[in-house]
Amino acid sequence: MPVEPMDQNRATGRPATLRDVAREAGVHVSTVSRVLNGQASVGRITPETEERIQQVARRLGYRRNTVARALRTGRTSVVGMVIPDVANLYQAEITRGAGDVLAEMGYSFLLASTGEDQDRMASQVSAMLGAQAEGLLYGVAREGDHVLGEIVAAGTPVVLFNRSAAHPKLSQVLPDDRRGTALAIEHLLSLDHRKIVHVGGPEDVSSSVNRASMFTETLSEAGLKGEIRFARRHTEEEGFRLTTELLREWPETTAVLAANDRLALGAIDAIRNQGRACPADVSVVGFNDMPYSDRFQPALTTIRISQYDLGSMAASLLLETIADPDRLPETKLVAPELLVRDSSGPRP
Amino acid sequence: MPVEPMDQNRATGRPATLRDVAREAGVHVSTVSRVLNGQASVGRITPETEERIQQVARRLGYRRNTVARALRTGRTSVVGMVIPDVANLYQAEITRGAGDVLAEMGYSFLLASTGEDQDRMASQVSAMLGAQAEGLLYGVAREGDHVLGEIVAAGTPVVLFNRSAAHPKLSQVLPDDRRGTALAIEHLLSLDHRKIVHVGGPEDVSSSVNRASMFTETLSEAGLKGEIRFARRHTEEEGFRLTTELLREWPETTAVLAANDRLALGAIDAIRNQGRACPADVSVVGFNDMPYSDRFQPALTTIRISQYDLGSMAASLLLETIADPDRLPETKLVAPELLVRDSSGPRP
DNA sequence: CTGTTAGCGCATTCAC
DNA sequence: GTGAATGCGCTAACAG
Repeated sequence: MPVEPMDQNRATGRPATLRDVAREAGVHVSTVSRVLNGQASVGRITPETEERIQQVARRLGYRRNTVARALRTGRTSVVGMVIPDVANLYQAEITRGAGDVLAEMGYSFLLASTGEDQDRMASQVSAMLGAQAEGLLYGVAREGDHVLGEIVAAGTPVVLFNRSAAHPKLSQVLPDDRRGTALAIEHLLSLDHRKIVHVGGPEDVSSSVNRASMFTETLSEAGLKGEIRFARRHTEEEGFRLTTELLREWPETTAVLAANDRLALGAIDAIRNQGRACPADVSVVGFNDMPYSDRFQPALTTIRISQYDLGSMAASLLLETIADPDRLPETKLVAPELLVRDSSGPRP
Repeated sequence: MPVEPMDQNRATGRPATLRDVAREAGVHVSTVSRVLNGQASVGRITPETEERIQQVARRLGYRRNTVARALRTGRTSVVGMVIPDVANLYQAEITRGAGDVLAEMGYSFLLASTGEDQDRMASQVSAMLGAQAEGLLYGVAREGDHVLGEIVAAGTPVVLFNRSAAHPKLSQVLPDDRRGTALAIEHLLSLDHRKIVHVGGPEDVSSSVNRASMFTETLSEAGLKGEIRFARRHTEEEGFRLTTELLREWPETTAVLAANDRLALGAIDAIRNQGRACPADVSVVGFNDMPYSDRFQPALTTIRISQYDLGSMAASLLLETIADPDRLPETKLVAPELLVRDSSGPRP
């Protein structure tokens, strides 16, 4: 008779349940439950019984059915995470940070990467709520977002990350856009640039708005006027298109601040496409320091936001909120850092 | 009295259940269940009753509890996906491909990105099995992998992707390593290179082994002998370290084939670090065409594997296997393509 | 020290 | 055309 572990109940061919273990061990189901949940001491189970149960469980390859447990306890140990695009370097790094914290705390996570498709996002979020996710990490907030309202109405804890929404009751983890933008502009001013333009992100995304308004403010304090164009998406193509337009309209431009690194890459393409050089003729500063931005040609001067930290902070905040739903909402800012590399230089 | 939708049962403050809807609508729970599952016609419910139930459900903000449903039906509509690192460009793109297919088919997915930590991986996989994931996408197979055995023993359908394992009963979606390597070597031979070295990936990963053995075979057919070093991980640092060693030992080397693009980046660093130029003195060919490899300096010549396709094929295969557990296992190869860019050139 | 009981929310078979 | 009854697998309150 084989005594090696096996995951299948021999009679039914299905996974072993508590009842199977109980029957084999000659005890009641609840006794097995207690032992397997480490409550043997609470239930004052004899060491012999405990040992026997453990052995039977191992022999039958028992594995707790967390679906059944969740139905009973109301806790799933699952959270949902919603991002625009896993394949985006910046977001992937955030996901890694969040995933590490969640795994550490015994949580699994459902990932939805929905692009900019609102319907698809709504249905995936709905699936997460239906799956009784204990909380949501929400990285796709936009102005006029209606999905967010649904989450809040469902009473599910949520932490916004990366992008904010005007909702005072929610915790958020965001890049410090104002400070970051100031760092970038100060850098360009110190290089004696006088005509600086901005390639902004989508206008309904909080970071884009914050970076753009700070861009204008900081320049006007220096007595300068900045020009801005807003992209429809955070892509290289959009960066190319807008920079081309800006350089046509203001040929005296010697510096471009982009709202993120992908837009910055497109800006560099556009500069070259017009027969100018970066940074010799036009400097470019990006935002985020996404992976490999030091390896592009030229290496990108950028405002670094620790994406890993952003993700792990958001996850921690969510877990705290789950543990204590009365916790006051909090907004945490991730400090930016200026990284001077090769795409920025003195005014020609 | 408010009639707008709300997700909370007013009495308990908890989400509305079938029972709440049934009570409000003055019908039995099972009737509601039938209507909300589109079985109204099967149960021959009157249109009036159906309409009333639908309205009440909407008014109470009813949302199906998929945990309870899963316990009852045995189907969770969840699959698990295990990858070494979300923040790796190559894997993120695979994840996107898989995620799109899964979302399309109404599945959610639990993501585990576990690094190379076997214990952490084992516990996350165990959590997925406990959560009754209907199937697993497994991208971390290694020689001597013990977690895989556990999955198979649990009877959970699994599709290996990217990395293979010697397990005849499993479906897999893999890059065509042999064909890809042949393409790379043919390219280098056509450029008249005679001394070619290979920076291999970890030796317990199938792709590394396949690429390395094909490297040796193809070269020996041309009457040449290739030299190989195996990395411990797929990182730039390892590429740098091994290339440095290889160039020291065989200074006559004029071409490096790397087992992936990250190793190739490290190789280029090493070449420069020795005062040589790429591709003028030493050519480099990578593998995968990870995002942005066309933007590095120099733009990387590489063997492109469609990562998105690989992910979506794996997901499709998994869903087919879930639908039909008796489906015969199948191995699908993703066709490679040579992309000649700037990191390879004629022998100096 | 352990067993009994009840029920989480849902789908489904059977009954009328 | 609809209701009643059952149980998925588990935990927890209570009983003894």
